[in-house]
Amino acid sequence: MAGGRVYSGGASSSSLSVLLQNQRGPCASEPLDSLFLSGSSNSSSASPFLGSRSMVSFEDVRGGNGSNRSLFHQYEHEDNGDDDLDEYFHQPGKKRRLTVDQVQFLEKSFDMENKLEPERKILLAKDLGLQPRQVAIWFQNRRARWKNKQLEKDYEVLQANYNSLKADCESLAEENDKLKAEVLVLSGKLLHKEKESETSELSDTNKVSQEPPQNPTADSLSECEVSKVSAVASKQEDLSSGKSDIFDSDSPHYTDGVHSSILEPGDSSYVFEPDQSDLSQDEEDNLSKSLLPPYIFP
DNA sequence: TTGTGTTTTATTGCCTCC
DNA sequence: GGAGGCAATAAAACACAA
Repeated sequence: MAGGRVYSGGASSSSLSVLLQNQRGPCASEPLDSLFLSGSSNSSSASPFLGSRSMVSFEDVRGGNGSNRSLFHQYEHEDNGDDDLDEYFHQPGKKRRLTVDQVQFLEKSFDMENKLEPERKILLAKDLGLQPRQVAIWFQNRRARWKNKQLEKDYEVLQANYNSLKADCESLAEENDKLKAEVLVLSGKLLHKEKESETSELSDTNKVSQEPPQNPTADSLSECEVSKVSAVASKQEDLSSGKSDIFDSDSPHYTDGVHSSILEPGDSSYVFEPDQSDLSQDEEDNLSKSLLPPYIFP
């Protein structure tokens, strides 16, 4: 139905006359600000309906500095301005842009309340010399623009959060690599010591074995170290085998020390005990037995 | 001047609410 | 069922570089 619309409203000659009479001096550089004060003396703003706080008279808006030569202004300054204006506003099938002042007026009204009650719509339309439907359409489009802006802001916030999480994740991966290397070194040491003790045992059995039994690892890693290595190894294996839920958005429960370090302290699942394995002793034992070489737990 | 991208005004169709 | 809101879209108006 494009083009079928007839702008019967437009800016009437009478309203334009009022507009011209309301030309103000340069001091009114912010002409709209005063219009939304409760003490506004214009007639329309005294309307008793609910939305009147954001309803002001467009007549007062015309007090601007004239720097924005809108179409309104252009037509105003012509000798036969009213005729041309009527002609302009009544061109069927032609879209006409709202004047700067009209838009400012609508913007102020929108800032006050972005929803448009019927009474407010009528009064706005009357004051602006527009069709009520035009005012409604303007508010509708304005709400759409506002929503887009909000979406952009939300997107920026989400992106910042994502970047922060990504940085956390990368540092954790780095730490993970270091721990893996450490496990390798310690495992190698264990293996070496174990072999040493085995060879010494073999040589001892060849001799007379009447002496009391010695702890084979007395001068090597302590039992505590062994259990630490096994726990770390099992955790490493757990992470590298795809059990990690860092990237698993469907897994909301982060209960191990590594994962919970990126959670908010206020989170109920925020548990961080660096000196304790997050696994139960049974799980730890099972994992360690299954993942570590048999010589650790003969 | 013209081609092109952006913004603004307006329409259409669908949905929800009373 | 009608009114109003919203998303998608069309199209006019505008801005601007080449």
